[in-house]
Amino acid sequence: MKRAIALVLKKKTVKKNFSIVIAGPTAVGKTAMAILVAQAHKTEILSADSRQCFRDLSIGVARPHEQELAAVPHHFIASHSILEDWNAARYASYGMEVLQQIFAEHDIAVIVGGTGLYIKALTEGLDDVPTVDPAIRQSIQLEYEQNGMGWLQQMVQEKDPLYYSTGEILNPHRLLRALEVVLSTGRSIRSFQTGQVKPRFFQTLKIALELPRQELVVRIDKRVEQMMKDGLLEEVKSVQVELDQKGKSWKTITALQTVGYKELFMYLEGQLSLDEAVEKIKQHTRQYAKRQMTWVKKDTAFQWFHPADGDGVLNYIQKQIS
RNA sequence: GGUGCGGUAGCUCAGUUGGUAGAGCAAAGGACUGAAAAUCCUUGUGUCGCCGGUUCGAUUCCGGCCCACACCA
Repeated sequence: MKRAIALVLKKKTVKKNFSIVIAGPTAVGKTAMAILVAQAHKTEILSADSRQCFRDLSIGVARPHEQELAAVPHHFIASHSILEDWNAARYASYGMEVLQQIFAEHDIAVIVGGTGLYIKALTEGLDDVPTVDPAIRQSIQLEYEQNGMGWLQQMVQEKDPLYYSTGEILNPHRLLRALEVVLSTGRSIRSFQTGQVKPRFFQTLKIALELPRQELVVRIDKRVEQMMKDGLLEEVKSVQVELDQKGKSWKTITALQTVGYKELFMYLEGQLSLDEAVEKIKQHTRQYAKRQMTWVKKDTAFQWFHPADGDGVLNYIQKQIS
């Protein structure tokens, strides 16, 4: 008897703190799907996109349009300056706070974005590595710029032989990180890397969107053309003006190492013709989409849908939360 | 019409003092723990422009032809 009552109650109760992740390659249609899902559940969206969070980047990062942003409350969209240093760890803690806020008023939250590492950091956590002294980081960066890879490799070999023998010694980003960690903590970065999944106060349901490759390529090409018509070049120029005023170069700003921006900066510097730059943007977007697919394909928790199959997605979510 | 330079991987080119060839980019696949739209890894058979000659053997030397570019007429 008690059991029967419990079952009835369970049917009526919707799960609490349930996050729905929507991922997939760029230009597949994530934004529209996220809005559909968020509206169906009268909730809010947390973006998991490492570039849409910047105020100065709009057209080139395919920021959702004004109407879309007005339709559903969005977080981590146009919320930060390109001069701020963002990274996956910072995103994870920022995102946790946002989710706490959303879950205070809603049972469900929608997380949408194409940055695989950000999604992973948010839903599974990163290993705890002590904060690196910014001065150490800066001096390493400077020395690397002056002395190059040979120096970097030699330093890592000397200071962190464990990483040197097990890590990617041709990958400057990884070497830089290994070196900054060992110089600030005295310990190998390997000693902090447990790879354990962190407990979270919410559950996660993963949805991936996919289109046949040819269709995606066509969509990417069209979208790049549209971005140019919408004034991407003007957007890049105005970023340039702002940087000039501050005496900074796009080359040193992480947020501007972005497809659609770096190619046009190169055009402005005379390294590419405009046509070449646009071709490169298309090409690099295709490559980016492929890398995103690699990330999503690897995570078998994702359930795959066609971007036009809104009903399928809503039904799937309904089944999972009730 | 003449002279010069060239025709090698989808593109840009390197190379073979004659033993059938290799880089970058592209493409395909993969990795990814504080730069992640970043960064890195793996994968290279292509009538070496065409036809002949010399040679055991030619993409490499010789001759002819075709094509492209530049200059001269």
